[in-house]
Amino acid sequence: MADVISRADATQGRPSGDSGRLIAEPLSVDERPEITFVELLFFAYRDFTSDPDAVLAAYGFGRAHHRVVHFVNRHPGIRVADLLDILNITKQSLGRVLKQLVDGGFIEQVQGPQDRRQRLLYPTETGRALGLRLMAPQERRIADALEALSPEERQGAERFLRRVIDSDQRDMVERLIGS
Amino acid sequence: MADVISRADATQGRPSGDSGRLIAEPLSVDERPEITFVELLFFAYRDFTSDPDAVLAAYGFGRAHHRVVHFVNRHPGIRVADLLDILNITKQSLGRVLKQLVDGGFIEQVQGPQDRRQRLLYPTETGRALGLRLMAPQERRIADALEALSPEERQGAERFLRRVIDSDQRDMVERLIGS
DNA sequence: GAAATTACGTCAGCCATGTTGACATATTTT
DNA sequence: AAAATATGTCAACATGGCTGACGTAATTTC
Repeated sequence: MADVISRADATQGRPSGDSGRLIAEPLSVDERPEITFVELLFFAYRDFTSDPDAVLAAYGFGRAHHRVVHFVNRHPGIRVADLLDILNITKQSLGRVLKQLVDGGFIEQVQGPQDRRQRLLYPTETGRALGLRLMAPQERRIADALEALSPEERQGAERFLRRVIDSDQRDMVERLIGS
Repeated sequence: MADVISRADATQGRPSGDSGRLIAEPLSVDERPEITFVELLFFAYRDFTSDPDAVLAAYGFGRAHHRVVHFVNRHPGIRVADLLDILNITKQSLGRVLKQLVDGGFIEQVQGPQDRRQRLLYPTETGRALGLRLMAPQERRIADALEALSPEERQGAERFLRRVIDSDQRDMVERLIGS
């Protein structure tokens, strides 16, 4: 358990099975250096998203609720269609969690003043508080990670993440985050 | 659609509802600079994981299969318990997808030579090919993202991701990836 | 002013993938 | 011989994606 991968077993040549159909050679970082980042992204995101889970569980919510609460707090008055665009999910998926958030008093829908078909989404005070509470551990984690980095290294982290995003989505992200 | 957030609606002061229970003030990056990284991680990971989905769909597989195939390729002969540890999922969840991968001829289980209770996992040639095919677009994406960065910026990206990982998991990750 | 389009909601049902808890089996360790 | 370990399995359940179809109100277009 402590070792996670016991090298003795993991690199022990040909398995005793039968033919040559099995492969004992590991994919190596030496040959494919990008694997490092592939796996770091996996582990970093896994831990990063685990932060809010405990908080969410107390409310009976999941990660989907978190995402909705987050972006409504970031963009009060956002239209449903725009939220769908950001989250890349379907109306039905959003509808379920949104209903729970509205019922629970975290988000309210306001009829659009110009276009009355729209239901603009606003956080309530409770919803804002929840959003902050969910983000707090993530902010701390990010701040701790950045702390040890030089300014140019920080810039590298940010530029890297921006360029991992689909090129045709970067403008939208830039507009959402600011750049 | 093009604008995603229409500023006109999004920042239009107090919603016309009723009391002061609704909040129109956006959470801002100026006050909370870590939000930039919180959201960049979200979008980057979203797009990063979308790469292999098309390939997976052709096999009727999901992301869970991808993760298993990846780590078995990276560590041929890995024990089931170690894989569970890496993926942070339960035996039952792994069991389902592993069975499909074994039935489909992508992974084989070999009885441990020292400890015959163990079922060491190896990729078949087909499984190795699938692993490479799934990782290819991700490698390209990473390589493209790194290309524009200075050596120190690249180091910043890597150090940042390493430090986002739970501190008590960093040793394990280091052992898995090498550092 | 009628017709088309848009924004949103909803119903029904399906699927993938995570969970818990309990239990079985073979093997190794004590 | 007994205890601990590695793995598998069964049943049941929850979350959160999805599709497709349909309805309604409001707006835009012709």
